[in-house]
Amino acid sequence: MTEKSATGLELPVRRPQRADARRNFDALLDAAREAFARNGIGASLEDIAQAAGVGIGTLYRNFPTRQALFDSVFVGEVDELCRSADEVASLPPWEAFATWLRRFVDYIATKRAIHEALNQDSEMFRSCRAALVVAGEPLFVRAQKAAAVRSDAGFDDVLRMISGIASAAFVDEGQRERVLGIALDGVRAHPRTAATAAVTSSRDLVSGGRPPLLSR
Amino acid sequence: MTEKSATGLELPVRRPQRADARRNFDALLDAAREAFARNGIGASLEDIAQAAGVGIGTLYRNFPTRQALFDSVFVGEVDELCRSADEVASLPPWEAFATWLRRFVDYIATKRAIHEALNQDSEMFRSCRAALVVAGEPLFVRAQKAAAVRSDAGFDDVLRMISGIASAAFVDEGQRERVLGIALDGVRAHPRTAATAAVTSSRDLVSGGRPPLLSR
DNA sequence: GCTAAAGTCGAGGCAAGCCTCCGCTGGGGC
DNA sequence: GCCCCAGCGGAGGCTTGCCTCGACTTTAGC
Repeated sequence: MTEKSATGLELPVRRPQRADARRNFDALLDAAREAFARNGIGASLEDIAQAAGVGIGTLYRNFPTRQALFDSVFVGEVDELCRSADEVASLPPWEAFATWLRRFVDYIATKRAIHEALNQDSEMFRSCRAALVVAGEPLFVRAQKAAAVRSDAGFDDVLRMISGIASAAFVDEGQRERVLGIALDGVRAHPRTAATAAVTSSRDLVSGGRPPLLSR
Repeated sequence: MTEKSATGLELPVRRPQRADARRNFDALLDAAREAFARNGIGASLEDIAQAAGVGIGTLYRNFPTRQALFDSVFVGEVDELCRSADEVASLPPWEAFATWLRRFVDYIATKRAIHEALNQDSEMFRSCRAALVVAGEPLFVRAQKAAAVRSDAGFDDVLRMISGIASAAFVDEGQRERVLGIALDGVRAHPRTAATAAVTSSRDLVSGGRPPLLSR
């Protein structure tokens, strides 16, 4: 975490030198991860400091801005997610992709902050999106080449669809799984791909009009 | 809006008697709709009063709590959505259902507050969910009976899926449409329904385990 | 017109959260 | 063991938003 992460992102914070300070630094990161997960990006910094057993001044010493703190937490989370893409690489194309997506969902479902972040627009968030694309897109492309994924969908499309679903409220885990299964069936290649076009104005489902990944 | 809405919900506020007061009441409702749409449930009441050209005291006179104000706005919005279910009833089963869902998406996509509300748990929100179910479920059931919708999906499943997608950020309208099309393809009945089950633990996609609508 | 009832308004008290500042403390190099 | 400076912490000033209250204004019925 000190200077570079596996995502290749520079962080604006440095892990301190002294042992006691390093303990505090780590405690703050833990408390922040917890708080951001539960309360979203707006979690109270004062509460985070308290949860870490540390004064508010110490929080600010280590993370001069809320953004710096959030970025540090966030990069760690995204890192973890990216790494899990390697673990599934040996599965058959569709299974690899679907399994990764399911991890993605499990991972962000309970973390309000990650979803908020994915929908935001800032340097750091763009970088994290980019890291996710680097990790996940090969799985997607492989599945698409194996004709397991419909050809008129882009990786970015699927990622956004899944992240929307992941962040919605569900009655229980079973429902989330069921809904995810439905959505993934839509992603799979099958003969009736253009069936819904009947109700859509004709421009909607034609392939090729897809905007570049990560634009905006 | 005064006492009963088309959703059958009682509102805790009364439209005032005097002409000037009624003007203020309506201005507040408009300003609030606007503010909730843009900033979500947490929009500043002081700003809303100002936007309505009215003192903060007047806001509180008409809507004693933030909840009262929000409910009044929200019920109006949901009402409108419910009414639109009638307009599509004459289309063929699938088209009727899909068209309504698309309206649903168009409607809530830009309204943060509605999505937040749909994920909340309170008397009013439950009532509004219920109103939406009353309006939309017949369309769903009809499509399912016509074998246009897979049999292992519930209306609540689809509603939550769609509302998640609607609230996600997209690059542009085209992407939203495209993603919605993908998701709806998953909802349609087709022979390979259980295809993704391979990667899912066996309990996940079996039908019949669906919990009651609106529970929790 | 008059007047009572209805309605308006915003100052101000309160709470929560942000962030700075500076006197104090104790870790660790010598 | 000493000492110095990295690090600590929390009081306090600031901002933002909530909500109340009571002195004032306007409407509408007569």
